Amino acid sequence: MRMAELSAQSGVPVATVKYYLREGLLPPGERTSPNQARYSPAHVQRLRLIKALTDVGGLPLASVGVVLNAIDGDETPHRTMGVVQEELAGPAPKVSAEAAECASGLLEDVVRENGWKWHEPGGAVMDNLVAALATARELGQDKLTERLGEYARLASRVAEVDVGVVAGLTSVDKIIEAGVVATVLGDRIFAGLRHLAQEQVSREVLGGASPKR
Amino acid sequence: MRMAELSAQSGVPVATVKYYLREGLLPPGERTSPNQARYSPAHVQRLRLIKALTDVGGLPLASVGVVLNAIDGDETPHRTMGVVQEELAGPAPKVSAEAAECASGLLEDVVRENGWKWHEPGGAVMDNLVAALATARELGQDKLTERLGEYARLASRVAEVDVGVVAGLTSVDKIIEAGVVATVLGDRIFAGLRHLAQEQVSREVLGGASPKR
DNA sequence: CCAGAATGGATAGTCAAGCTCTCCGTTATG
DNA sequence: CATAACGGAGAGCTTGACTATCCATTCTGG
Repeated sequence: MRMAELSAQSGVPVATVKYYLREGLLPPGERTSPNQARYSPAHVQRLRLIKALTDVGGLPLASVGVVLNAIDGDETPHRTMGVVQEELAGPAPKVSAEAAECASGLLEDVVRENGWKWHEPGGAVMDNLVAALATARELGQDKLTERLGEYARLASRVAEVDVGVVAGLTSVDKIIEAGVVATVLGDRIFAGLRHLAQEQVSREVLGGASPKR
Repeated sequence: MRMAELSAQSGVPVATVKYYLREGLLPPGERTSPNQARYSPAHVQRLRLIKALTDVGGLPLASVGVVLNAIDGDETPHRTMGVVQEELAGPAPKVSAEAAECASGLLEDVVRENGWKWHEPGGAVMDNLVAALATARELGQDKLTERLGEYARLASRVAEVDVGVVAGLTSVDKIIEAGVVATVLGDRIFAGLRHLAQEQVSREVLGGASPKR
């Protein structure tokens, strides 16, 4: 297929497809003559993936590029997923050293209790988590950090379900793609479900609570 | 205190504090003379909250403004939390009508099973969830949507813990603030924990899996 | 076969968000 | 009273993600 159809099938405007080509997010089509190219269904799929990562996952295009390179690279699935997690987490906001220290301690306990591997700070996932916990304390919400253990237990359970999503796939490529999608969309889906559930319990617990004034 | 100290205590540059004042995110200080003002610890707290919502929660400043207005407004806590959820979800990406229809059906079952309240599409929370599910199907990842029920059960459990975080607070203001922080930071914290747990199971399940080539 | 539409490629322009910088007249302070 | 800080307002800057315009080539329908 050519540009117009690629655009139509993926729902991405022609000008934007050209932009993605320039940025190296979409591999060039196969040349049919010095200045004409032909695109494959794989290009359509790739565009759909880019849309999912940006629109639903909220990733900046630069991160999408890194993720796509990781997918196309020849690392192990485990390492590839690591890259995806780093990009999804993004750069961590910086917090005061003391608050980070304290949050780090809390986190270490939880990690040990669950038998997870302890990562020295430096990874984006870890740093973001520490920053979020430190921020909660700075705002005086210690209740939130006190429940960390309970959240961690449930996170373990969620991760077990996540494994079920990729388990049973045979090709390494399939596993990686499924893993990426599950990681990126999974966060959004779970957050949405949590919000629906919160709405429910919020109505039960403080549904009729009076306004302030 | 005056500008310089407000800036120092909150960690927000003076120019940025002025900008927030202009944008109405920060209420003006108390006038001491026609063109001098005095700020209170409440201003410091407010700035910290703004930082948390933008840096950790990833909210655009416009949404922060809406959330702050909701906090200051005199609606019930339940309604206020609804506003926060809407802003946190943000505008939903648009997906094809058929995919949305299908995702909506899946979601309806899950909502009924859990005894949640069904919201007609139109709310940002619902629309985002539908869009994420629809996107998963468009990418050919049906496994993810098949597990929706399991995720929903766990989301319920998480929401129950969330209630524990705000339960026991007496003042309505405290409940609202805690609710906002728990909603915004809670998503980030849980996502981080989930990633750590995924890392763990990923290592167990496909830790030694071979690269593609 | 040829007129007109489409293609690929490159460059420049646009738009919003979120600051950041510079002035300026006023006010506090050692 | 000299000088530093303040508040307020406007313009300017940077990044990200497109979008628009050209242009020389290539495809396509009558």
